[in-house]
Amino acid sequence: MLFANGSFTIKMSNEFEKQEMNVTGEGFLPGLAIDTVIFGFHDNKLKVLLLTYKNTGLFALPGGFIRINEDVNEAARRVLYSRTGLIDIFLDQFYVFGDKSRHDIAPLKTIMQAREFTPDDNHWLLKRFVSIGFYALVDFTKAIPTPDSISDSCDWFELDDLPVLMQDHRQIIDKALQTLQTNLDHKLIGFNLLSENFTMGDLQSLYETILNKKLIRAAFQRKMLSSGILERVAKKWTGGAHKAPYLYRFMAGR
Amino acid sequence: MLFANGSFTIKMSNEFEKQEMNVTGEGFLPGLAIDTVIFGFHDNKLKVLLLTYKNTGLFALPGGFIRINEDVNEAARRVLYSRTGLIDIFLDQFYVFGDKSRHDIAPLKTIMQAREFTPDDNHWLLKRFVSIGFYALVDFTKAIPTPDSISDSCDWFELDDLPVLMQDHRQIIDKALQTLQTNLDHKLIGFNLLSENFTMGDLQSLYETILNKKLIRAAFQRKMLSSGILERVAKKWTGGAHKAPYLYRFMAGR
DNA sequence: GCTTTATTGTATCATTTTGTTACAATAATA
DNA sequence: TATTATTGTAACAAAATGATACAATAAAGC
Repeated sequence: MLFANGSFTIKMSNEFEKQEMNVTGEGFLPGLAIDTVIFGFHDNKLKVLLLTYKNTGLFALPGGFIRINEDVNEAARRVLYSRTGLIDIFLDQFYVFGDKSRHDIAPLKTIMQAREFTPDDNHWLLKRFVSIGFYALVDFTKAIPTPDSISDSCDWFELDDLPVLMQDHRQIIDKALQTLQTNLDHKLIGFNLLSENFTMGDLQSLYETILNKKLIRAAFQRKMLSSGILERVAKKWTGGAHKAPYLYRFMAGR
Repeated sequence: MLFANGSFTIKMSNEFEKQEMNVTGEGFLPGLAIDTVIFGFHDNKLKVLLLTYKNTGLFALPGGFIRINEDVNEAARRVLYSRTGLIDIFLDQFYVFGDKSRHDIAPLKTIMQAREFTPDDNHWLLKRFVSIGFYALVDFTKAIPTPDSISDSCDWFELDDLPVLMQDHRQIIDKALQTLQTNLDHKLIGFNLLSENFTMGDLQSLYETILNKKLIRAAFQRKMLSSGILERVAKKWTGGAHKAPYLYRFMAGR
């Protein structure tokens, strides 16, 4: 979770300060948050976007709240857009995290106090939140990681080298990965993590990384080609001491 | 959604009357509801449990709210228990229904007014709700449909002969069925809809009904037996002019 | 009782899909 | 020009699935 987007300006009245002063959470659905696991792929590694909060050393998933006049899915798109600048991206709900045990105000207080704000104990941000988990698949090269108004950075972290995360965010990521793994074949969503054009090798490396196992090259290629969702682009790639592979792209018409 | 369980007594202070009087929704997470699609299987038909509300002719999914001191998943189990008397049943989240357009106070007002209660316009029940959809698979013969305190009946309805439902409950059922179809093979959850012991024919009929297509008998049997999750019970069934089939049951140890 | 009937469990073979190996094509490099 | 590594695909093997067949048998009909 943590702090809806902001118009990301430097002036005082940014989104978060509005939220801090907004003691009752006016304008947002109460007790409901969104957490977004944004996956990227680079150097044969799966990555996720994390925020770091000023002066606290705390790491968290990008998240936000739902406006009174906004669909839940819209809110998730807004969060995704505000952290990456991307629209029209694969984004899906995967689980609701609603255990009462996840209510832990300590990290929030730390963040607020680092900003020299001491909230009242019944400030809305300190109440129990149920969070709707979304996962997104983005083109690593297109996303522009953008911190929100109270975090000093928004960066990619390797999935197998994550820092300790706030609250239950680690479990949220684990569950998102699990969902990605089970949906990868069934929904054929992998190419959402690649650039528009990619080689068969790129695609296979991606699959192997996500599923964490080796795949058979000939069989993989045959399966992908016969799936009918790939289109061979006329141009070829160049850059290695070997036969040039074709470039493929996802066929929209399906 | 609609009105958490109740201790289901006849005395005045039942759960719903508490909720009616409870203008601010004290004790519940605000704006969050649970809707449960409870599937049963009987006479080769898929069924769902629906509530009818007194004097209104309105039909709705069993649902409820989440208590301040309760996990979301716990709340769903409580709802399932209070409508069926069943515990330890297959129950899973499948989607969050959070469009602002689903906010429609007309049916709720109708229900309340049928009970001669005229709510204030900012009564908590008339506010926008986001609903977490759960689906459950129950043994039709074991469930005891129990209406909540403001509905006059809780009954099984055939999935292909549903009445017009309140709000977006029809879409919720459709999405639940879709989820069931895609998870049926992968998670091998079908037998949750049958009695403890069942024949291979029972299981195949169930699959055919859910997937809405014919399956090849020999292949189905081979696949189920090789899956390793079925245990052949020594006893045999009787009752038809033909060879007696074996009875099977789900093997817990897996 | 004996035959008829329908359904079950499984074997057999055909077909399709997937795993494995091999090899020609080829773009950079030496 | 030869060498190298990787690609695309063919060819065959193995496994999974589809289709057909048939013996076993529990009840019903006669």
